[in-house]
Parts: sequence; C-alpha cells; structure tokens
Amino acid sequence: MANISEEIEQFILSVLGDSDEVTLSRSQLADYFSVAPSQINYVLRTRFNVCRGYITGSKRGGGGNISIVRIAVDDELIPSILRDLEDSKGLSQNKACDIADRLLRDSALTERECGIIKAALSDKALAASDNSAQLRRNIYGEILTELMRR
Amino acid sequence: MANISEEIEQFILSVLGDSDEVTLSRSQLADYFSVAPSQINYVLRTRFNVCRGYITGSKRGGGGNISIVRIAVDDELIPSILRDLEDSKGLSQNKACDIADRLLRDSALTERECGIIKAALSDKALAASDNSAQLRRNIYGEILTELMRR
DNA sequence: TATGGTCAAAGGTCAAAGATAGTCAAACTT
DNA sequence: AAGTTTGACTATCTTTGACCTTTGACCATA
Repeated sequence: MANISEEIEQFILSVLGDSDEVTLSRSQLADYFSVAPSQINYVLRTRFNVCRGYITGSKRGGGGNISIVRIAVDDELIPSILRDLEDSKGLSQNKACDIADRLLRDSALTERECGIIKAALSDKALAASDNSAQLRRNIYGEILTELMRR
Repeated sequence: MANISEEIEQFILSVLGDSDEVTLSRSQLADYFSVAPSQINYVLRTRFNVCRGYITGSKRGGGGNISIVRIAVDDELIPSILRDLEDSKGLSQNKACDIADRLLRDSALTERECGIIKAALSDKALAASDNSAQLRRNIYGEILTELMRR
C-alpha cells in the first residue's frame, strides 16, 4: 500500500465491516499508525465524505470520539443538489423554496419537513446576518447531508 | 462508555425508570462513581436541565439530597419555549440540540424532523456568521412558529 | 421549655487543569 | 500540480479541587 492514508482507510473499512456505523478515538488511531492526529481528519475528509457515501461526526473533550456512518446513496437527487450547492456562492430564499418544493414533489420530504426547511431558510430567519445567501447555502448543505442518513 | 458523566447520566436515568421523580444523595453518588461531588452538579447541569425536560432541586445540611423531576408536557410546550427564546439574546448549539431532543422525546417531532433542525442549527451550518448565537435563536423561532401552524 | 450558639454534614460555585477533536497553512512526495 | 503529512494553534467537553452556603442536631442558658 503506497501511502498511509490508504492504510488508515482500509483499517477503518475493516472495522466497519458489515455494520453501518463505527465510533473510534482519533488520538488512538493516530497513535496506532504513528501519524499526526490531523491526518485522521484528512482521511475522513477525502475518503469518508458524503460523495463516497459516508457521514462523519465527532465529540471533543474527555471521552471524545469520531464516528463514521455509512449511508445508502440509492437516489441521485439529493447528491446532485448538494453538488450544485457546492459550486454556488449563495442561495436566495426563492431558490431555496424551489428546491424544497421539488423534494416534496419527489416525496423526499413530508409537508412538515418542507415547512421546517422553508422556515429555517426564510429571509426573516436569516435577517440578522450580513451574508444570508451564503449562510442559506451552508445551512441547506447541512440539512441535505442529514437527509441522506436514512 | 468512555466518560463517566455519561455513565452517571445513565445510572440516574435507570433509577428514574418510569417514575417522574427521584431523590439521591450527591455525596453517595460521587463516592459510588469515585468522582468529585461537584461532578454530580456538572451532570445535573448538562444532562438534567430544563432544556432537556428536567428540573433539579436539593436540600443541604445533614441528611441533604438532590432531586430530579421530569417535566410533564402539554400543548404549552412549544409556546413556552418560544417565550424563553424571545427573552434570550442567543442560543448555543448545545441548547438548541437539547430542545430538539426534548421535542422528539415528547413526540412533538419525528426523528427526521429532529435531525433536520439539529443540522440547520449546527455550528457548522452557521459558521459563516459572526453572530451565530443570535441567528440560531431567530431561526429556531421561525421553525417553532411554523410547527405551531399545524 | 424556649432561645440562641456551635459545629459537622450536606450541597453549591467557579475557575483551573486535563482530554479530545478541528482547522489551516506550510512542507514534503510523487 | 496534485495529493499527503505534519505541527502550531484553536475549540469544546470533562474532571478536579479549593472555597462558600445552608441545614439540622445538640447543647447551654435563662
């Protein structure tokens, strides 16, 4: 195996095995492979990202950890919206609503969920910010990523 | 379970069981888990606070104790959270999560809705803003208002 | 038998130290 | 040039310890 990031990737995959989720200690993992802890973040960012079908989380402090969840990407709709979002600088309230309505039409959202998203991304909700378009895009990204969990 | 605060939380929850109230000795609990007594206060503050649906009390002096009461819910839950929000200047990610978990626990939200709200209000989603606590409060206000519409 | 003092047994608060994890840019490799 | 690796600095959560407050039991005195 050429580089250590790949080894770490393989190791995590083997720990994951057939299960959909695994929780590890970043520092222990870094120790085990004798690398800088931040290298673990690099591996997560490049190998266990949403595009590749994973969502990662973490907790700091005593007893902290990192977690990796495998998600099913049987549907291309949300990933494609996510990619579009990544390429954009910002998002207007109208566009945000359009996306939510489209997801609702495709049964990717319930009416209540659609309502929650529109409320969270409304101009009113974001009025206190000076860069609401960019913020709206970021929030949408997090929401869509979350939606891919199930 | 790596950290002891979580273990203490689970222990208290198990003692609580189905009942709505429990009374314990802080010093005995601290002894049992071999931690500083003030750690018990930390657990109460972070795990059994009002956002999470608990009220704690205590009695000092000989034969003193701590008590934990699970708050009953009704239709007034969301309005009362909204009122609290209005009085506050901002909201941390932790408190936002606590509130969402509480609404989930009381069946005011589905798991997916809870996840969407947490994602929208995460530090990561709001990282681009310079006043994320205030923004989070505003967004939450819009979401809760939306939820009351149905 | 009231009234008040004393003291030990609780519990409370807060800030410092400890334990993790995250970010970012520079250096290194291929 | 692109991908990888490292380290310094930052953010967050947990644990501990020193010091503070409240309560109740016991006792002394009027």
